Amino acid sequence: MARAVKRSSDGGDARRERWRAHREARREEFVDATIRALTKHGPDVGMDEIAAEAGVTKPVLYRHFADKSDLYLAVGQRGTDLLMNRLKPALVDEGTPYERIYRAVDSYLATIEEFPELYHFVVRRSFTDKPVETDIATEDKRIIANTLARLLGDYLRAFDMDSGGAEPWAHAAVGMVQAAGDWWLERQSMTRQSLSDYLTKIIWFAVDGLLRSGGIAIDPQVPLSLQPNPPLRLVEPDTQGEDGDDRRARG
Amino acid sequence: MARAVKRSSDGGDARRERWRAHREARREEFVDATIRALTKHGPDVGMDEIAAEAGVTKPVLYRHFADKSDLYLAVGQRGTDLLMNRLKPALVDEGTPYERIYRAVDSYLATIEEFPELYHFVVRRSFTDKPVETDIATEDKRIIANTLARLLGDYLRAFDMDSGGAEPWAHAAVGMVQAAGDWWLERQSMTRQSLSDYLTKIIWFAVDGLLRSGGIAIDPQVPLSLQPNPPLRLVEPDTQGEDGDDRRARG
DNA sequence: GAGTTACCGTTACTTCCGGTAACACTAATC
DNA sequence: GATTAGTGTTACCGGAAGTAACGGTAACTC
Repeated sequence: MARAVKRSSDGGDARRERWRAHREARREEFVDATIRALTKHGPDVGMDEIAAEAGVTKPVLYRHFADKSDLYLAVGQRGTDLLMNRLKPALVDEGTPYERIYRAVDSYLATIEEFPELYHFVVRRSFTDKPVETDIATEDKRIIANTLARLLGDYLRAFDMDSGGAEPWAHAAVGMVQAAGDWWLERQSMTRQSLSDYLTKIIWFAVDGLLRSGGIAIDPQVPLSLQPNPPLRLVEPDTQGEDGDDRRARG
Repeated sequence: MARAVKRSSDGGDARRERWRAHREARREEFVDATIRALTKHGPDVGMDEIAAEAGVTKPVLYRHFADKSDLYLAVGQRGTDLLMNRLKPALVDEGTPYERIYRAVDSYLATIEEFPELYHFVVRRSFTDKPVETDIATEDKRIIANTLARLLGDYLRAFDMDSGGAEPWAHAAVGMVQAAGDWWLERQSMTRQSLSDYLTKIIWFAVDGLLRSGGIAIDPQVPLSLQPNPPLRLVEPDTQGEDGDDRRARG
């Protein structure tokens, strides 16, 4: 694949960009169809059914996705984007500690409430024969937990406390919210607000206890002034290179 | 085929019991073979390979397990038993609140540390084509969380507090430990004891905060005298009947 | 307008694997 | 010897993932 382009000065690859954008759009279109097929036929959809839902036949699907897991990953990525776009402002925006925790928790719950099929598809890994190693939900949790760990670690260090507990703490918090959300989504025996409140309290208690054990006491109702540096970001620093294309239409 | 049994008074079905025990033993033998095959061939083992590992061919396997998910469930059950047998004493035995939390958390972590392949098999649901609806890990978490919810709810009610938060709290706690354990198992960057300590602290802070917000303050280093009634048990009240065999060796 | 590129789309196939049918043998009980 | 409840085999079925091979079309270059 190395430099197979004929390099016809610069006119030749004018198409390239167009095609690339087209492929991208087509993939998204298939992801949409997959989600539709998923809600229609349940989690055991076959590739034929997905293709039919998209109005094409199987080989077309396979031109855009290497195999079923690839499609699965793309569907998961859709969910990830959805969630991250909501979680990010909740975490980075200013406010009192209590508010920030609440916003984060509640925006998560709101997201899974709004897209329950997508959520279930991602967490129960129904579908996909082989992959295993690339699990969307685990990966997402890892990303969010890392972000939280940095956030909390910065605060702990700012208070001259041992920051070693930040990482397990972050993973614990993420797992906690996920598990509680899963339970809540299944049998909605309380309002979302109540659950968000409970979870926020629990998280706050844990943070507060951690700080108190280091001799620090802060007021959950007073905004913290500490600015994490460098600024917080949710995405992994993997797909860096040149990503000037992070502007995308969002319906 | 109705009433093909000759009902030879009562001597006839003396065999029955023997066969039943035999079948039971055979199933366990196959579960062992599955676990061996699993660690040998990775999570994508085929039924042929499992059968070969057990020294037989496929149809024999299918005499004892309805399908692949059935086998999967049996393997999962093995893990569940293992875990529950360790968790139960940790939860029911006496001690200070801190001790009890610590024991429960640490015995969980010890278990997954000792059987990492089994753990991974159960949580990443690699394997199994269709089932989905019967997920071991989720079920286990539900059972443990229900037990915890009852435990905490009893305490809350004993203190005349609102016990509505017990259930989400319990699911949150379970998810927390599981997520932290998962993270720890993957990259063991701290000792088990450290993690158990951190988690115990977090859980205790959450409990303490919950109680304090209700005006109650208890000392984590002083045993609680409240005896849950009826006595705590971890298993679901499904396979009841006659279970006189709850006396079991504990290594 | 011929050639090239990079898609669109189809039908018909292969492969793999979970699961089954059919058949033969053995040990215990009555 | 009949019956029951197992042991085990080889050879097959069926469904779904994935592929081969074929033909069509729009855009751009020369």
